[in-house]
Amino acid sequence: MMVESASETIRSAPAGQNGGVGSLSGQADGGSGSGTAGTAPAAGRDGSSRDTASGADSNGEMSSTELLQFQQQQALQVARQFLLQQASSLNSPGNNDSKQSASAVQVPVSVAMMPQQILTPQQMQQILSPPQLQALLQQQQALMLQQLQEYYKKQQEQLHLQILTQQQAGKQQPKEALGNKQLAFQQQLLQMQQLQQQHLLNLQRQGLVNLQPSQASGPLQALPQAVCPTDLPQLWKGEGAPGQPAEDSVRQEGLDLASTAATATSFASPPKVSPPLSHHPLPNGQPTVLTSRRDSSSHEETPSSHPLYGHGECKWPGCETLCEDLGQFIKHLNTEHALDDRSTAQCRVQMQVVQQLEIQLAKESERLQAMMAHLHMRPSEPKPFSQPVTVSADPFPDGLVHPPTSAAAPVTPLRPPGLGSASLHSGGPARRRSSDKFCSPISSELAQNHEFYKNADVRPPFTYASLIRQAILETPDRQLTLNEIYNWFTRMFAYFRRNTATWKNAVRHNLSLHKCFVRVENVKGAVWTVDEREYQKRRPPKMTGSPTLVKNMISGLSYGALNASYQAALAESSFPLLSSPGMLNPGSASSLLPLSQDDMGAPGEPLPSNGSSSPPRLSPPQYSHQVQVKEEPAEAEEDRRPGPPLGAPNPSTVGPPEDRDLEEDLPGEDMS
DNA sequence: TAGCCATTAAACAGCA
DNA sequence: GTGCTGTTTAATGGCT
Repeated sequence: MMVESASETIRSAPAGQNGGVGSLSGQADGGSGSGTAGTAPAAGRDGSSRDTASGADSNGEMSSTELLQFQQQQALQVARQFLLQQASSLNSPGNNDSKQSASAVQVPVSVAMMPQQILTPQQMQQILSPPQLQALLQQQQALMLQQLQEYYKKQQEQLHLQILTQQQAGKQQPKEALGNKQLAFQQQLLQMQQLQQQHLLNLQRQGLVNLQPSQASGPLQALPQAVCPTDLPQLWKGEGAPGQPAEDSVRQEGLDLASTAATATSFASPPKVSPPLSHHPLPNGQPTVLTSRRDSSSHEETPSSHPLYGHGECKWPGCETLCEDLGQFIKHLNTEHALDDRSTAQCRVQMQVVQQLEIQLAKESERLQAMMAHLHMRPSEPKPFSQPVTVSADPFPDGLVHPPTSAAAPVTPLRPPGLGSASLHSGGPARRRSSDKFCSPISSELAQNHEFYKNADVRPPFTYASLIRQAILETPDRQLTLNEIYNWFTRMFAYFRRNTATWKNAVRHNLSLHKCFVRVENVKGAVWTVDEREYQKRRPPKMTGSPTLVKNMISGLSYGALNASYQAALAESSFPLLSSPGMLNPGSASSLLPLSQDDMGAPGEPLPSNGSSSPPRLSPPQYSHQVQVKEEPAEAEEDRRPGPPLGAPNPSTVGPPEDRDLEEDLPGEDMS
């Protein structure tokens, strides 16, 4: 049962995941995002069905292997979610990496099986440090592969013994008895077939195999040796009508079965591949075969639930014969799909497929390891924060240890040990927002994955506000026109080269909505600047109303006493000074807030001080330059405190009169 | 459950 | 009239 619950949780993760990636992804991810909410429950049922399936197995040996199978499934599920998260930053249609990142065994089985603390991949990442995660993944990967191999080997041996027994018995027993035995055997074959199918489907869900008819050119085809399951239907059908020998066609495929001949010679389950799968895919991409798995064990009770029988037709690959009921189907199965050369050949093909997939799985796992190492293990690299991407702004005068930079794999270094992972801020689905705030500093992330975002059609895991700010801060004068912001988006992110209407509108919306973005006019016309103070005010929203927390955050910052997440958040906020251990002045954060290095040094800046003449929503003093505000009378002094702390640009000038963000309740006292 | 936040969509107005 | 820019509102979903 715990497996089941874990399964449900894991399977429901996509909703969150989609929420995370999808939230930013919007239309781009709409496909998966829209479906996930609805599919989550179904997926949960799916998981339970598989659970019962194993339990219903009458074969004692099978039940143990079924358990193993379950573990594999669970691991694969977690892996899938995990990889989806990874893929949120890696995935793109044109990106080879994304296709190949879908390896399954990256996820710790043990973690996946955790009974109480059901972990999402993100949570796993948060709990484990990158090295730990890496090690765990490798370990589990090896374990899983080993388990898979052992499992199939076991199955094959078992079937081998049975068929030998049956063949011997068949010589002596009357035909009727033989028929019964054969039926039972066939059902056992089907069970194994189901198990193998499970594996295959898991791989499919990983993205290793794509059964979508429209995507016939799935990743597997890229494999030199892999047998693409999408080709299997043709392969089956290519054999001609049922009953026609398949050996030839199999041989023509050039499949070398020698490696498996020892165990696969005459048995192995008949593959049940693409045809049934493509016919009845579930919303979540899982073929109905998955759900029918439970049926496979109970099809005696429920007539229409034979794994090879669905929707009134035989689902034997390439068959699709209509059968009114299960009885007729069984009859059909025994006559048309009896144990013969053809079925054997089909089994061989399927085994070959599985083998290839396993090989590919290992390969892809290795690739993923490398990718993860690249994305997560960067700390080893000297990370000068004079990042190429970051022109002048937002350098992290580091002293801070920047968290791993994978947007898709936010890491929350510190976490209360006993805390349920799910209860943490970013414990749930990797909402971009979360990663944005608590994990990866955007500039760091961008610097490290600049090329990736540039080329991969992956939505960046940052809020629009963060991106806009980053765009602005990257410019020498820290101001951009709207069009320049657009250009920055498209230049920096392949993702934003499409859906322009959506994200441009969002950009405009964000510019208008957040008062941290100040519109000013200069010679170029209207430009947008960032009011760091305002921006920072909205940064730690979680701490709103908890001045103590804010204080702690600030004071602990860079002293290692505080959650590194906050450090990351602050770093991301480009508080150079705050981020700098040496410069940090606990308790006087506000003094640091508005200024960036360059700004502080800019003498000529006509800080639109003190509101009197200060433009309304303008004035991030630090960025104001010679610009003059174009709109709104300087009416509001707001409720600012009189004394701008520490050289801080006059905060009073910052606020727009109308308060787009309503952050006035911000713990100003603490900040000043 | 309510509130907050981010995103998306849309309507509208001003301007070139 | 068209397109861009900017503002605003509403709906939605995730998170706390």
